[in-house]
Amino acid sequence: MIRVRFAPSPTGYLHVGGARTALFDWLFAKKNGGKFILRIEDTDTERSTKESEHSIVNDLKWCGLTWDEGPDVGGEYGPYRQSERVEKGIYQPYVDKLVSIQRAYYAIYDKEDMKKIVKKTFSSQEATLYKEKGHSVTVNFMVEEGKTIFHDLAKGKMEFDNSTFDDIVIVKSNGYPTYNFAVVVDDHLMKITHVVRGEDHLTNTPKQIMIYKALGWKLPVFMHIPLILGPDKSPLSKRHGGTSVSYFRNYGITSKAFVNYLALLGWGRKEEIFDPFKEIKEFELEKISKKPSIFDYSKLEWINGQHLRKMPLDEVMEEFKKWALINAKESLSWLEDEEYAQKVFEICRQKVNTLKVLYEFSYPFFCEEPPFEEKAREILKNECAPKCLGIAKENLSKLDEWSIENIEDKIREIALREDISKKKFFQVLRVALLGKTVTPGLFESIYVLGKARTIQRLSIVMKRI
RNA sequence: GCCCUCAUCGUCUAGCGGUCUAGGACACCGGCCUUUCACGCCGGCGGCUGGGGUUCGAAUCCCCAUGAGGGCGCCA
Repeated sequence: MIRVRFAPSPTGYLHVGGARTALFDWLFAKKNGGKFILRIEDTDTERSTKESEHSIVNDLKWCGLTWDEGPDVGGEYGPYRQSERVEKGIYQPYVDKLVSIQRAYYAIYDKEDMKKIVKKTFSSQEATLYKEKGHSVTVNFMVEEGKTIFHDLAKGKMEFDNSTFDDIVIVKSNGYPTYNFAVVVDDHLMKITHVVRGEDHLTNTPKQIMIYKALGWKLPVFMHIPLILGPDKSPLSKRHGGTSVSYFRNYGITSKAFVNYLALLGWGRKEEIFDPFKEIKEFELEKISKKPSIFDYSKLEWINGQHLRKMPLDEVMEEFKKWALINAKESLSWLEDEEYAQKVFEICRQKVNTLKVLYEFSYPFFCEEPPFEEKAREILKNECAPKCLGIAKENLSKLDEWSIENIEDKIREIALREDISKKKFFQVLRVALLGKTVTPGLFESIYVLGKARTIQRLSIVMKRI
C-alpha cells in the first residue's frame, strides 16, 4: 500500500508551491491506489497558529485535494498534529533509544552564550541537574564519519559526505522535537512509503537518513521536486503579485483552472486544458520536470478563461456564487432570478478570463440603474444621443418577436434609415443600457435584458440627459 | 565560504545519437472577423548558456566553465 503525506507547517497561508507539491502527492497516491495523508507540523510553538492551519486546510480543500487521514478526519496512525503527538509522548522513546545507544547526547549550553556547548553527556540525570541550574539543554544526534548515499526519484543517486554536517539537534531546549527528527519518527510510524516534497528539503534528507539508520528503520522512497519561482527567477514572492492559493481564489481563478495550471507546471502534456483529477492514470512522478519553473500569471488567466468557457453554465454559476459570496460588495439577491442570471453569464463569459471580471461584466445587467463610467457619460453628451435613444426606444417597444435577429435587424435598419453612423449609434445604446463602453455584444445584451428592462433603461437615461 | 541540484524560444514544455533548416502552448506583433472589448481563425517574431571532448553523426552522451535555484537554525 502506497502512503504519501503532505506535511505543511501552519505558519502562514498555503503557498502555490505547497499546493503543487500536495497535488503531486495526491495524484501519485491515487494513481497507485494508495492513501494521501495530511499531517500538521506544528512543532514551532512560536510561529504556528490555528488560523493558519485552518486556512491551509481550507485552501487544500478548495483545490479539491482531500485526504484519507488527517487531523480532522482521523485515522489509524493519529494524531496527525505533531503538537498532539508530543503531548502523547510519541517521540520520547526514540530519543531515549538514541541516547542509550550513544547516537545522541544531551548538550548543555553556556548560560551566557547560548550557542556554546559546555558539556555533552549521555546521562539524563546529569542533564536534568544542569537544567535545574538554568542551563539550556538539547538532545543532539551524532553525525558519524562516512558518506550518506540514497536514491532520489528525481535526481538519481545522491551522495553526501557526512563531514559537511554538524550534529543534529533533535530535541529543542523547550522539549519539542525538531523538524528533522519529528519527520523521521512520524513518517516511519505512519508507514509513509514515499516522501515527495519540495527541493528545499533535499539537503535535509541525508540528515534524516542517518536518523532512520540509527533507529534501524527502513527508508521510504524520496523524491524532491523543483520549486516555483517568480518571473525574475527569484523565489516567488508577494512583490511578484501574490503567492498564496487564497490570492488566486480572490482574484477570480476557479479551482479547476488553478489545479490545471499547477499540474501543467512541470507535467508536459499535449492537451493543456484538462482536469488532472481525471487524468490520474496518465500521471507519472518521474516525468515531472527537473528544473524550477516560473509562475506565469498570464497563462493561468488564459487557462481560467478556457475553463470558464468550457464548463457547464450551472457550474460557472456555482463558482461565481462561491467567489461573490466573499468578494462582491453587494448582496447576491440579484442572482435569485436563476434563468435571467444564466443568460447573462452565458453572454458575459465569452469575453472574460476571471470571475472578478465576469462580475464586472455581468453586474450592470442586474442593477436597477447601472452606474455610469466617465467615458460612458461623455458618449451620452454626444448631440445625437437623445435622437438615437428616442428612435431606438420607439422602435424596440414596437418589436413583436423579441429575438436577437429581430433586434439586430431593427437596429441596423434604423441606423441606415436615419443615416446615423453605426459606430456612434451602437455605442450610445450600449452605454445607455449598461453604463459601460465594453460589454458583451450589443444585440445579445439587449435580448438578454428583455424588452421591459431595455425600454425602462432607455427612458431613464433619456430623462437624465 | 562549503555542500547539493538544475540548464531547449521572454515563459511552460516536446525532443531521450541521425526523422531537428528543433515541434506545441502562453505572452508579444501583424491580419481576418467586427457594434465596443474579447473569443475564434490565419500569419510572424523568437531558443538548444559557453568551451572542450566521445562519435561517421550531438539539443540529445562525458568533462570543465558560467548562470540560476536550494541548503549549511533549538524554522519547517
